[in-house]
Amino acid sequence: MAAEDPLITELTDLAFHVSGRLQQGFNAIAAELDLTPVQAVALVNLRDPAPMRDLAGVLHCDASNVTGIVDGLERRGLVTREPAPTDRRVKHLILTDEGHRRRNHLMTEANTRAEALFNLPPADRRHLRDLLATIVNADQQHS
Amino acid sequence: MAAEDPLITELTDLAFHVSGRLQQGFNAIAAELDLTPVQAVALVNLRDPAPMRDLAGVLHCDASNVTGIVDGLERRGLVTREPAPTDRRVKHLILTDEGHRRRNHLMTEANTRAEALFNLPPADRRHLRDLLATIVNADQQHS
DNA sequence: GCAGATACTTGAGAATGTCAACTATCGAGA
DNA sequence: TCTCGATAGTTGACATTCTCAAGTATCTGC
Repeated sequence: MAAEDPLITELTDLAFHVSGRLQQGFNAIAAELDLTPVQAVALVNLRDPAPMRDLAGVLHCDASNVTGIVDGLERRGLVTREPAPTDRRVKHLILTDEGHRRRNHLMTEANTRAEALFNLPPADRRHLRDLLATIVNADQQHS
Repeated sequence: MAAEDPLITELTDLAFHVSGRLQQGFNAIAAELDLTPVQAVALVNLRDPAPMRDLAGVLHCDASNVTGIVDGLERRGLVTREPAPTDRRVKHLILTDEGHRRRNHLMTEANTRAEALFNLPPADRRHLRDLLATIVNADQQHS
């Protein structure tokens, strides 16, 4: 069993720190908009007329979980469920005007916070992107 | 309100992808060892004779939460609570032999998986570390 | 038209987290 | 010394997020 590589440990800690800070910022914006974290994630990842099942796919969770999340968004008047004309089992999720507003607010605010966090010279930002993309692409090959 | 910077969005997505994969691997190892994810995090972040309050600090959570987590670890025979001699309010957490074993297993397995994920030439690994460290250090200055 | 697959909902229950209230103990100052 | 405010830990109530199993409605292929 190989001794632990301190560089790997360091990279792991740094990766968690960065993503933790991003998440923390996102959750704070969500709370300002009277959304639970998961509701906010769902709102951002919603493509306008899309079946609930698609959202379950994006969120990597069970369909029954999506029912509850969408209940919350519907209760707040941000989305509506519309039966799909082509398949009556399917319900399409449609953003209301207020839903679009909060979604835009969430995305622009999250972008502002992320920009402050990734506070590097443009060349370093691109280099960081390339290094992370290499890792992610190799990882997706494997899966 | 500035239009969104696609590079920032990309960096955000990549950071979540990497940390998500790390977490997923860690949780899988925890499950093999009959530990919930949070119990495993607690086990790894335990410094051997330390008050429960310290663990709450490391985990960034309420003290009442730590009570339940430690209950689980104690039930599994991995830690014991020992009253601190200097301050009878305090209980020190002590790892049992089995606690040490699972802790080591967790850390080495997590390191192995992380090493496979951060599959880059050594120079790139160090460069990635430096870029992330710059971000994290600047962030900690601000807080 | 029937059998099996699919979309969504419901209900039970686990894991994680917060907050408020309580007990026990500590430390500092009148 | 005694008392008051702070601190460590626990408990109980509750919110959030998640999974699984079961049920309903609908679709598709034979």
